[in-house]
Amino acid sequence: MKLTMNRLEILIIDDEIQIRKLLRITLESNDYKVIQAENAREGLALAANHPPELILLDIGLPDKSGHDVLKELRTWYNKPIIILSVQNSEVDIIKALDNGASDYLTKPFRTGELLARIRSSIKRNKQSNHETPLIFDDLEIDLQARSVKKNGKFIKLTMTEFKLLSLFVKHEGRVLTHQYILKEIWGIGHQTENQYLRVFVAQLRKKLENNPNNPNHFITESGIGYRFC
Amino acid sequence: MKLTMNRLEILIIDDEIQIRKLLRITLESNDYKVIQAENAREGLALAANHPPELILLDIGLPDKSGHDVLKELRTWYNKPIIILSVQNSEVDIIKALDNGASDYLTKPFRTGELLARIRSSIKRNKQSNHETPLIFDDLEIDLQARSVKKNGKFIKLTMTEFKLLSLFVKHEGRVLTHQYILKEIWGIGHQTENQYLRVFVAQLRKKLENNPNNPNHFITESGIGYRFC
DNA sequence: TTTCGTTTTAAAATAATCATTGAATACTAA
DNA sequence: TTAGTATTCAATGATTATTTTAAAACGAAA
Repeated sequence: MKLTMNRLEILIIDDEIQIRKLLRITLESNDYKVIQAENAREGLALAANHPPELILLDIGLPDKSGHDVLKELRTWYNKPIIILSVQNSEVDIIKALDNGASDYLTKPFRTGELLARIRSSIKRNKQSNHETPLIFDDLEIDLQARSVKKNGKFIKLTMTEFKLLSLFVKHEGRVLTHQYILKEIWGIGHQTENQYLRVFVAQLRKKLENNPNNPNHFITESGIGYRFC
Repeated sequence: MKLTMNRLEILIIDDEIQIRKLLRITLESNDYKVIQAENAREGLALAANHPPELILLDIGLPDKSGHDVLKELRTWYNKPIIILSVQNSEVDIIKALDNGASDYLTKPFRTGELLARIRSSIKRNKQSNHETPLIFDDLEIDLQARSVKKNGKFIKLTMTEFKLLSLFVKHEGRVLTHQYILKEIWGIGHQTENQYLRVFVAQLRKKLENNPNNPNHFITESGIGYRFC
């Protein structure tokens, strides 16, 4: 029971029940804690509510392409995501890796290899992530835990607000153009809707600035975009 | 425009000359710089003398097992090492990954996939990627981040001010004629409106010079144009 | 010194962009 | 379904940037 506390949590997003079962048995017998989702919506919600140490993501989900799920996760989640797929096409593999997948395994996979790749991914992620939480004066931001504190008090952010904040934090000190931000948060095709951005920046300021009228962290660069410091 | 200086270096350790050739052509045509070794001893020496951004390591080397090379490298080298091998046995894969390989590909591999895995590994490894800003005495200018500091403090520049500063910085030390600057910033057809230029140079001086009346960086070349030092 | 072309400085008018608000719509969880 | 929340959208005034105008200062040459 004591051991349960230390178990690393892995989220499985896959619609095939047999695969989920196999994975769960394999992982649990190797001391991981397993949570599961059988479609994209459920998977994204689970990941957001309780971010796991690693995600195993199937590409062929019923409600949404795994590629899209991957992209969406990567707007804020930076722990390993390993893709599992029956697809062995090069295009798919390249797409997934370029979208931020940590690894790509084709089904059927060998469980020993999967476990080794899981270990490897987690280890490498540990090495490169010794920087949480981030602190900016009165703000304390933990992207992995998806939590934000202002003067020690938790602040509730909506999905979009958090994505936006993540983007800012990841590019601290740099000016991000409206175009870029809109593309990253709202996707291609919304690059002219500066108004959305203004509304959400206003909301972040209201929640996170001590004096929203005279912002300290969310600096507007008129005619260009915004910068976070 | 890709500069040779920026090319990432990849070390290939493989005894098969055909593979080396194929890899070299593939990698070089994708803007990597390639160095090669045909056995373990040579590979270790090369890696030590001139640490590359990534290592492609064959498991079946003539003088030493690739597994041992991997272990040895990992005692000090913490950039990505991707294993290439004709061996597709699970034991080998697990061993390599547990010894710190970033990835494992079996020969024959698909070049597109290899390139994607290289990109992915390098991206994940990059955590401390500080791009150095340009420094001119008390000014610190980062064109990429679009940020300017004077004596360590952020200075806000408008669009036009920044464009003008960029132009100056890109041609540091050279005299730029009014005509040229006007064409670059305001476009063709505004080449007679010297007044715009005067106003904006004045603004840059006010914001960036310690003593705007006696400018240090923005030098006027009367009758010709301006020069930035 | 005076003159002339140029540059600096200041301040206005104009144009563009931004913040704020609230209502309409979409979404989510009970 | 309904209540509650999140997002989109449009209208408004406020702010900021750019252009334009004008006057003062400068420096070289007569």
